[in-house]
Amino acid sequence: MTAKNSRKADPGKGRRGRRYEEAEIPLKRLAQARVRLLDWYDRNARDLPWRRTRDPYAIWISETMLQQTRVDTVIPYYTRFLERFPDVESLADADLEEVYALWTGLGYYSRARNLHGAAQSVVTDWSGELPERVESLRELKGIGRYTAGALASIAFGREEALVDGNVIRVLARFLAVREDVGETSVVEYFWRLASAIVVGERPGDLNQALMELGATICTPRSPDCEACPLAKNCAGRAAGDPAALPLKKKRTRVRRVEAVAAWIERRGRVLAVRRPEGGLLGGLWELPGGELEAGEAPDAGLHRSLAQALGLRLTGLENAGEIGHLFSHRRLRLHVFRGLGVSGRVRREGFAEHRWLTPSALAALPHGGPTRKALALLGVADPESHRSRLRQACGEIQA
DNA sequence: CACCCGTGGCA
DNA sequence: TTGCCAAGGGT
Repeated sequence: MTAKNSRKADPGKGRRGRRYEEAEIPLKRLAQARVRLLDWYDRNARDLPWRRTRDPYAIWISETMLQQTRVDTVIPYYTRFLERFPDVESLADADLEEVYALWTGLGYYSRARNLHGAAQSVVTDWSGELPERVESLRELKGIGRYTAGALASIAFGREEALVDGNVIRVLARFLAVREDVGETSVVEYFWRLASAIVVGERPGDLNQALMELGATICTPRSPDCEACPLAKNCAGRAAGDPAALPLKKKRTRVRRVEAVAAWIERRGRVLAVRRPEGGLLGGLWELPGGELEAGEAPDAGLHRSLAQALGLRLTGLENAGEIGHLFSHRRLRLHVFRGLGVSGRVRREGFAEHRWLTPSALAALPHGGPTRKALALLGVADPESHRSRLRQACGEIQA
């Protein structure tokens, strides 16, 4: 399977079992691109501070700072850092607090902590010299797959691949790879592509050329194809929509929500409330409760929401456990309680309806997944699920 | 694998 | 204003 004939309209649809482990690598096209990339890089590479040195330590600092951080932001931090810590020994000997101080404002502060610890490892385990092999580099704190490849190729001239957002974008467009780059197997395919294209002279420059092109020409929103050395053979451009690549599944950021619900019983009847029409689980019945506010403890949240929505006051509370439920757009954690005593008369606000019901009548009402799970947790039979119970009784394993 | 980690720039 | 994105790594 080539990248060209693998195109399809949407990422992630269909062919779910088909992976890129068997995908072919278009060696000839990569070889052509390789030459053009190096030639372009020789004439267009930006003059960046870390390109003026061959010191692996300095390059290591730059690669660490450049993780998820733009060049323009990094430059002043890089300069200050190397002035204060010109070599690995000075960094290893420093107080972590001082390293943090030089990192302030740059973000991702674990990078500073890991760098400090890794510098000490380099001094003690490697006689103060960074190892050259990616396997050894990756044992150092803060050096992952990308950074190991970057150091091996850029600092040590080894034919090691690297894949970052730029590389994925450039190669996805050049080869018109229309697969969801959010999938692990697709990213692995890009690592194979990157491993193929890096073989040859000047692997470090080749890797930097890929990234430089992605950062300056083949940009995410508006690629400047007129200025691109790969434009002539770019499949994404030929298809007319290079800016649409790489494809990424809309990861509708599932917000995590915590909520509480309570089994409130009075004289043998249990309180059920109906959600307002429209909105999440609109019109369905559930146990009274509500969403927790930020940092709010579950029991406190339950007292608050019952007071607000129903005007009720619980005089006793027993934790029954919690259930999880995944909606398309949010991840719910529901803390379930048993109210041991309740006082007050229902003054309903925020719910469409309420009823005091026998447990079986409550279980028979239409309700959503979270309530179904909560009732199961409480040991209440759910007539709606008798079919699944039958299947379980027949020995079927539920996924 | 999903989530978290910081900040600044951009449309 | 909001969401996306940027030379990722750790858990």
